[in-house]
Amino acid sequence: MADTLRQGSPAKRAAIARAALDVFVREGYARASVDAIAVAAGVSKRTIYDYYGDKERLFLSAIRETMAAQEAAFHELLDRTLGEVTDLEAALTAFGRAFASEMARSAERAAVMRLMIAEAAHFPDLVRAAPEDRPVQRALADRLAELTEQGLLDAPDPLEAAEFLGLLLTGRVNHRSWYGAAPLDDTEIDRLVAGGVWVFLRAYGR
Amino acid sequence: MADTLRQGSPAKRAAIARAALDVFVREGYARASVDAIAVAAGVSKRTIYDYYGDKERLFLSAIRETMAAQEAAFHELLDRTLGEVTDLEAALTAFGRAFASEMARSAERAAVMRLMIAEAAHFPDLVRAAPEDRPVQRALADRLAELTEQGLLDAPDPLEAAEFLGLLLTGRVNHRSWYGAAPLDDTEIDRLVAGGVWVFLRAYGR
DNA sequence: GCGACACTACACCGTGCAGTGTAGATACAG
DNA sequence: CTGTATCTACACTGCACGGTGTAGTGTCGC
Repeated sequence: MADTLRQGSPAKRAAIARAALDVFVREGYARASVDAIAVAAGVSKRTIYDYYGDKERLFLSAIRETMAAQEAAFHELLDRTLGEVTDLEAALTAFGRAFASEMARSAERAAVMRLMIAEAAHFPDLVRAAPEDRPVQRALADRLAELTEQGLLDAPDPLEAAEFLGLLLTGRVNHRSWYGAAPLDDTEIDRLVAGGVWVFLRAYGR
Repeated sequence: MADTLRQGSPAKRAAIARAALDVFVREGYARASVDAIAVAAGVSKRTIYDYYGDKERLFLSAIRETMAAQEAAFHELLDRTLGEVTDLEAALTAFGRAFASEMARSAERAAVMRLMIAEAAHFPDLVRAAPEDRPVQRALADRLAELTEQGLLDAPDPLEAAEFLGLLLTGRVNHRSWYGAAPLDDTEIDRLVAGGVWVFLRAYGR
């Protein structure tokens, strides 16, 4: 009779969301069954409904929680590879390599993108939130602005430059791997990243 | 009892494929029902099964037939906008604008991409065929090679340059519009294309 | 010990859908 | 006229899945 959701434990809630994301990513929204998610989470189906109410809210929660985690990981990556730069090309290559191989292999990031693209038309609010983009690209843009001030770069519009950098580094990787559905090997990724860095530096280098 | 498919008329076969593509693009593979396709095609469900055997083969046929048509349209576009070039930037902008707005608005091309990305993991042979890419990019590369010979461009690796050009022109459009799920308006598209042309010319211009 | 909560196991309902079987209508070739 | 192919309308099967209801078990705090 309770029409409110269960409080429950954060750990179990996270375990369900985690399992849900795995299954959704593997199967797509429509094919994914709540029973399969329950098994993957080691939890009864009833518990899932007590926690999340219905499949749709489960889906949205799983996506949103993952996006938040990925955003944190991105900031960490940004600091690590573009924190203090002496050799710009090497730094961008390191950044791109880490970024792109996370994209093309861990399946995590690219797969979530793939899932969101697939379901964009059916979950408009997911698109409207425009996650993944703004805060992440803003942080990268700030970094590029600093590099411009240091005289290492010539990016008068850092936000646009950040957009292009992201595109140049991951665009071909995502395209070729079908957003992680057909994984690439490391040497291929390196080659694609190096090309992207080259184009970026021609466009925005000093 | 006939375990062979029906011969039938090419027109009706095409009408079914057309309706199927519309419904698949709108709903995604799993959500799309054969009944809905039958209604959209103005045909009985039984006829669809007589023509195509099952949902999977219908899906693959619909995609493949569309890809072929799109490839032809692309070649036509290429000739029209990059046939004889005097002002390189203007020509690339015209090409990009036509290409990208077809992408972001007609829903046709981008939507098929979206559908393929969504289903890539479930239809491996669709991915393996790697359509959309090779012949189209090859044609663009040939054109860029000619422009290089004319001294208008500096693209020693025309195939890679073609890949980047496609990426720079359509990448941001596709990303922002979620492959057509959230259409963009014309001024936005123009802006994105112009930026892409600018980067491309910085990288590959004389 | 007792009540409140968390959770499982399981049966159950309704529905939507892929795919089949078939009877009958139309049309066309010989 | 007769056989063959195309097509529709429609009924029907089997199944998978979203979601619910419930009885029973374990676990706390008091």
